Amino acid sequence: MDDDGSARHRNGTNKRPRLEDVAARVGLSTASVSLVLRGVPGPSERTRQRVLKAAADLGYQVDRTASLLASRRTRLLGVMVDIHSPFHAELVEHLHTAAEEVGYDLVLSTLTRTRDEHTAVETLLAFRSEALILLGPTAPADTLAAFDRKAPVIAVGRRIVDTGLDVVRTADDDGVGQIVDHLVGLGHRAITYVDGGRGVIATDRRRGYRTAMRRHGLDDHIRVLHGDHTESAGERAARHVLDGGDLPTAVVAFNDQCAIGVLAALARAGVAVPGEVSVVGYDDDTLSRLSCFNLTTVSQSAREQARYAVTAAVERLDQGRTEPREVVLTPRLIVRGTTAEPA
Amino acid sequence: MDDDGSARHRNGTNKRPRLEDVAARVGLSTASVSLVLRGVPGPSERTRQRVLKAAADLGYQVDRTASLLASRRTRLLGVMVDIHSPFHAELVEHLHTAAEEVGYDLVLSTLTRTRDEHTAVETLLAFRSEALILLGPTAPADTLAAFDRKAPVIAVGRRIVDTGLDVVRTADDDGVGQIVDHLVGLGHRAITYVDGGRGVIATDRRRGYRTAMRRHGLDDHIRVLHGDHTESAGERAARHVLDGGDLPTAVVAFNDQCAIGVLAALARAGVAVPGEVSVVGYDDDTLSRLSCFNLTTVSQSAREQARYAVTAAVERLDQGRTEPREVVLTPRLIVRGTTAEPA
DNA sequence: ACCAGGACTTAAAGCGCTTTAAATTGTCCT
DNA sequence: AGGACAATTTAAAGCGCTTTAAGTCCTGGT
Repeated sequence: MDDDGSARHRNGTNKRPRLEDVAARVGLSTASVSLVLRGVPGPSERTRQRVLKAAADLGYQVDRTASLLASRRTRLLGVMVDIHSPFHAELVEHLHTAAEEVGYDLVLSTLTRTRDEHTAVETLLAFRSEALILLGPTAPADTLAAFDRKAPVIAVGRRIVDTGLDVVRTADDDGVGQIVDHLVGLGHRAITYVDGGRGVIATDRRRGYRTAMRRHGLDDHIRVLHGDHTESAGERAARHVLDGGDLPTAVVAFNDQCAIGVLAALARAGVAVPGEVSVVGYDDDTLSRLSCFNLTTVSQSAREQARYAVTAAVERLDQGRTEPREVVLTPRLIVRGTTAEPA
Repeated sequence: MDDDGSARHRNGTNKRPRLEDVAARVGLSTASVSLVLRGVPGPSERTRQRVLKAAADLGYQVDRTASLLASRRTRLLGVMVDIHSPFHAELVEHLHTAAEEVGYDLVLSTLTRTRDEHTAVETLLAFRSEALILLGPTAPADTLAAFDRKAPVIAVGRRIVDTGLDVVRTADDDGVGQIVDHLVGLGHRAITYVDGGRGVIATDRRRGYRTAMRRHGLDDHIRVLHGDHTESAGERAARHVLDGGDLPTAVVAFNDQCAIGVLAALARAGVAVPGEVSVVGYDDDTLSRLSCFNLTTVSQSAREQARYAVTAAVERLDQGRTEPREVVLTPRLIVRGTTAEPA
């Protein structure tokens, strides 16, 4: 602590210790110190100890910008997230641990109302991300392909075909299929679906519903209500059904938010769930876990998707893979309290 | 693995273009190109145009790591966030726009189960953040003070005294006070509070409740139930009250999650809200806005907090302020559907 | 005593950009 | 034509670290 304690941070004048300072303190070259600090074999045990002590004493901390510049590699994975999405939050958490395990670091860039995907990706590239992990990208396929030209793109959570980029996602149609199977298994036949709009994901889930219904010979019961990903869409759909008078025995919603809207409308109308009508969502949102909803839903295994995304990046970066790969995981039905045998 | 062209990334394009490549293309020095690209006055209009064109043609993109290293300044604000918090998400959004306006960039570091505040801050510093904006830090005051020695720390959302660092927060006691005022105004007297545990924030809110009750001469009605920030704590507290038999006419919960637990328990017990009991939360969580809850709550004005945080950072960085500053904003009561006159 | 060979260390050349002093060019007077 | 001065442009010195070829020191064997 020979440094003046009051040498407070100020503008650029801050003198955080450099490699050179540590080197000077132990009378070695910066090269040796660098080696020790990165755990590269070579330096003797004695040197190692002295350097580590000196570094600790000085409160030395590596300057990433400098080391990234110096090493050809940055070992940085750029992640684009929608910071408002709880699901993305979960993915990021797992991405962090997965990346750490293989010696990579994450740099996050978030989407906001005023920051579109393009801006976010630019930022990621400016930090020299070696690969781009895009969570739920909505940009058109050729835009993504353009990004991929700058750094390998791994798209997570969305089906994208024929662009030569890596995709990690769950099989949405299969997920909805599992829901239908579960309901049919309980004895339901009149199973109505509340749609999720125009996106790729919504299309897959809708198809999953239709296919499963037909597989069970329930073609006549197929009924898709207009909707989207919001709670109010769920409410509207439910009211529509209630007004119509012919209540199905089960309602499958595009996602949990929408399902909660359905629940709210049914509750208001005095319809018992799951007594009279069973309700199922999708996403295993934190919402669905709230004990007041306790919603049966489908989980997208964030953990696994994250691991596969990191693996894909590493394969491209370290193993020279150039063939695009699509990983499609099987979602998992989570049975909670909103489904039961029909009355 | 050879590190040249082909292994780089498919599409054969060699390395990403450098400043030098742009310079070569227009027959100028890298210095001029740098000047143009950063919009520094000096270069002639003709030069400017040619450089911009060349840069565009080459798809040139500045390498942040290099420019940060070269310029003494990084103009980077490090932000520590809990990626699971919707409130933080909102803050980040506003931080982004506020920072952009003053020419700063954000680097995010997130807290996860395996990444504590220390790690997060280290990362931020390794990227050479010039200031640290910590959202809802929970580390002890002296740890934060230690961080502050490396770069100015702006703590957001938590009261911290005597550490010489900047704080931006809302007055939690005032917020709860507003709730009590609102309820008393409606005619409530038996107002019970569900506590939020041991944190600084919980302490402030509890105090706000007590003070406001006394101010209204309701000392005898002060009743604080044990609880924390979770839904289940709310449920437990509500059940406790229900079992006790003497229902208050209003329940104020530490936060929205907790309030929702209260709502759930009351609903299960067949108690009408707000008919028999009014319920209020805190945070203006997305949850509280769900139409099925439509919870009266208190908003913490994320936008303003974000702006003040950035301003504080800029003052320290660009205007040499060294005196710590505490900004305390007044929270805003948001009256929704869970409060009404007592029966 | 001498040298091969292993164990450590280090000098020095960058990484891609910013920055500043200095050089160049051009303009306009006298 | 010569020179002052402004407008442009550039050479060159870093920023703090990594990397690798080239040392320097020891061993022990002969």
